[in-house]
Amino acid sequence: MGDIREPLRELIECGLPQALEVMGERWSFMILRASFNGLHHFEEFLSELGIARNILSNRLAKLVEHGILKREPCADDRRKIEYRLTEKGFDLLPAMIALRQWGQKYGAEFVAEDPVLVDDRDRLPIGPVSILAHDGRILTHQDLWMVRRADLGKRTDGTIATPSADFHRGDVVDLAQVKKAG
Amino acid sequence: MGDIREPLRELIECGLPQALEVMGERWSFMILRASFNGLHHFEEFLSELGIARNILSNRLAKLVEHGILKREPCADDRRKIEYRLTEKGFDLLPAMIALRQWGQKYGAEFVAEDPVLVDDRDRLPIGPVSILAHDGRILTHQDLWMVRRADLGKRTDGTIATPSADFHRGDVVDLAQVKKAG
DNA sequence: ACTGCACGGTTTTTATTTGAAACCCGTTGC
DNA sequence: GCAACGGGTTTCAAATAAAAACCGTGCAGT
Repeated sequence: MGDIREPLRELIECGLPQALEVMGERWSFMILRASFNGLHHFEEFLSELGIARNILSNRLAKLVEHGILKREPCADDRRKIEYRLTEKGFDLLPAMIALRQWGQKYGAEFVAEDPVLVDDRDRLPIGPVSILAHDGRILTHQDLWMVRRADLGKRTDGTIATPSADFHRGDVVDLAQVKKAG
Repeated sequence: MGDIREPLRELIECGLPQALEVMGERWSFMILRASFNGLHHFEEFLSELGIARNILSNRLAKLVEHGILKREPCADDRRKIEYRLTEKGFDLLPAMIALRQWGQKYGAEFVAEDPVLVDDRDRLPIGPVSILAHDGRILTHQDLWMVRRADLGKRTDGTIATPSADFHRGDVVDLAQVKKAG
């Protein structure tokens, strides 16, 4: 105790490091995607992903440990183990699809995108994963700010006209530099 | 040519691997987040993130190389370099926030979440990053399917009542096992 | 009951990545 | 001119990933 480094205290309080603890490791997202796509068995992941045996073993264990997959022996063939997504695992879908869409948008070569993600209802491709306001409006990075909890809802009529000018870290953080830069 | 492994051909065509090539590396997302939060200089990242010097150098170079950050010497002080997000970089926001929100939701301890992301307009916290249908409805994993490009829009009235029963990979991929499993 | 093979691992060895610390070199402020 | 700063590179040790061989159940066929 007491040896925790000062510089980290801030960034650690945001959910990202927690998420990356599991999903930041190599292969985690690929395993997740395979799982979303209907693969459930060790040997399936192995041959589909081209991952090393020991690493796959390790990752599956870690994903199970973190409650993203659940591991249960197959009823009909007790050699087989079924790895299935939990609700917590399914909750990673927006993150995974957002990443996928970004990769598609900027992928160097033409990304075939043959199996297309569609809305079950009309079988039409889904739209982009979006950041929504509390009332459902789609937000861009230009609409986003970070404020202290205490300042939630404060419209600050004109008084803090250029908050980024006198901002210092931990106070009001300028997330939309673009407003100034272009 | 010709030595590309068969098992990979499918999964590689989906944008995720492209995205992970850069963002899958350790620290990339944390650097991105710091960048979103208004840090622009080497030494700032260094002290805020607690990353090793050489790794930071390497990651920044890679992020610049991939067009996520742009690197430009500071006008007023030519020792300083400014790293700033490009449009491509900003486009990673949904992925990053989705990850962040997931980490927050399932974070072991109480995640302080003190600087809160808000909508600039009313200064109220943003909602969850969401998967939208083409018409704007919010979709859950239960609403999602993967179909071949050729089958887009086909409603398949009743004929493919249980597509997951006779699906084989590369054909119609069952993304919503949950429809059966629970 | 015996044989052979599928499944899901572990172990061992080797290559690659990461991290810590020291060094470098063009500014800059004094 | 000189110390300190900003943004690196180099060097070496430790951790992680990959490749390959091995292992222990459990089924299936005979």
